[in-house]
Amino acid sequence: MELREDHHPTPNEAISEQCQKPQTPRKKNSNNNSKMMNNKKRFTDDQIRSLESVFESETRLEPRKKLQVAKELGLQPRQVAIWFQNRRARLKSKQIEKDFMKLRDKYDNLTSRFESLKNEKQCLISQMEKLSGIMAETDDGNKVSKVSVEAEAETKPNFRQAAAMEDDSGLFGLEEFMNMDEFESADVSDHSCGRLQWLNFWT
DNA sequence: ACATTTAGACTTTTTACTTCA
DNA sequence: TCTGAAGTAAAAAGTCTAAAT
Repeated sequence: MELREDHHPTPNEAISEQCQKPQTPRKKNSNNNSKMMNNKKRFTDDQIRSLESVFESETRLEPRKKLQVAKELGLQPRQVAIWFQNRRARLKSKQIEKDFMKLRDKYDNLTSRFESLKNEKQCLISQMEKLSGIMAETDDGNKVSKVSVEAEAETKPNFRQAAAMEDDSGLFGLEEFMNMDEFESADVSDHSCGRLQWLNFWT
């Protein structure tokens, strides 16, 4: 609960508000409430416009302002108070709905981006395997450099492991969603560290 | 005529504050 | 002076239902 903004009503103020309650307050689930409910009238457009305008500048009314607004609009202060309570509740639920939509869109975007990157990765793996094959054929055995042997030994199993892990992984869950930051911060264009570091990121 | 939605009014619960022993 | 229980009021949360769509 939020802090009181300003003021504590005097006992007289509190009593006066109590006195403005309808004479026969409806009990919950009471069947004998038709008389009270018959008095339920929608506010006029002008009243709503004025209330909205006040609400736009302040979502909570201090008692003095409440009395002033009530007088101006020909409503009971209690009606104004209730209208503000309901308006705050509606604002809150709208906000929750908006926040939910935003998060859902973000999630959907990231999911589709992840899928396309996954496809791209698969293409790169195929290309790498082809290239490795070509390199193995062109090397006549004696001229195999130490580097290429190490590279092949290091990359090939990792590619396969990665592909296998992915096949098993199933749904794209929250953990993957969270780990995407790690991917996003990886500098793909940095070739100075060699391709292995980049490729190993995936495995 | 009926179903659904909206909005005004209510009750209950929670919270912040005051008073007093 | 400090402290905790009791009392109080306002707001939030939840609900009901007349009126509008």
